[in-house]
Amino acid sequence: MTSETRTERPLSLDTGFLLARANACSLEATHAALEPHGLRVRSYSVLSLAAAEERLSQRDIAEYLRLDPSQVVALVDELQKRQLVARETDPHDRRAKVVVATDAGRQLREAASEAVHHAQAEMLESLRPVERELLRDLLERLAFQDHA
Amino acid sequence: MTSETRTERPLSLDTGFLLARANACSLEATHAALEPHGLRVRSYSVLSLAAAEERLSQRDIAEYLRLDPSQVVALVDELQKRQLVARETDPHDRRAKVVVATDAGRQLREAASEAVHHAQAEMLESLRPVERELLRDLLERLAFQDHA
DNA sequence: TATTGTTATACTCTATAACTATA
DNA sequence: TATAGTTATAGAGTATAACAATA
Repeated sequence: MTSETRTERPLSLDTGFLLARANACSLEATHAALEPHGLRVRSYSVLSLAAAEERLSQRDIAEYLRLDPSQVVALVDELQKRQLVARETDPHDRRAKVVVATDAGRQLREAASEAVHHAQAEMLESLRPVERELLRDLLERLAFQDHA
Repeated sequence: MTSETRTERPLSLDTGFLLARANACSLEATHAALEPHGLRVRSYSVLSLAAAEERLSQRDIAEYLRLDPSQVVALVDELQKRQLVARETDPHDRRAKVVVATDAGRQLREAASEAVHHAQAEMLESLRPVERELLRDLLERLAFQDHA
């Protein structure tokens, strides 16, 4: 056990670093896919949640996307200006505003989603199908941990 | 095959979204771990590469971290001001500047690395050891693809 | 008193173009 | 002419605090 035995731990073995780099690759591809649709990753995410059936409030959306509620305001503002989503006051809690996609919003989201998944399929094509599902499963467990 | 057969594809099944969310969790934990050491994720990454044996130039570092070369300038400036790294002109190409860690830089990197890996072990503790290695392997293949 | 959405502000990160020195 | 580093600048993303309406 000499003093040279210490672990060197290069960045390339660091899961956090790999996560960041893989995410950067993914973001780049996704932004390129969304650009023709006039969306960015964040506005696409908000639009997607607005098009879901759950009738999420801005607070819900903020938590789900790990954004500050004040950031969601600006994103919803922009989508609303483009008539892709609407704000509806929740009758059960009149403080909360449910964000719902309009028909135009749903249509755009559908087309954008197609483009996004095409880009991601390309990014993932070096993995075998089983590995893709495994990766998704592992990431989901990591991304939706309680403690974080 | 009715019109209702279309795939809904919620965000929660989107690998890109999960990658982004998991990365956000990781970044948060890593920043918290680095804060006592006076480093951010990006400066830590640059310092780590400067402490490696490869004698990387700023251009190499930019490519590895997927940063613009101009961003690396600012990061190295700051680390150099704190005497954690030094710029050395590459004798083989006098345009290039190799970034090397000082002794103080190496010491700081070692301590910071300890903190980072502790934080990440915590984040990954819900995965079994085999799954952690599998995740790292999959991410590495994704992060260091040629096409991107 | 606590929470939702909002506004305002400042800070970090990212992207781009132009310049210099070397090749 | 092409590349490494630098500078400057603008835009996107992030974090914080304070406030009004509602619970």
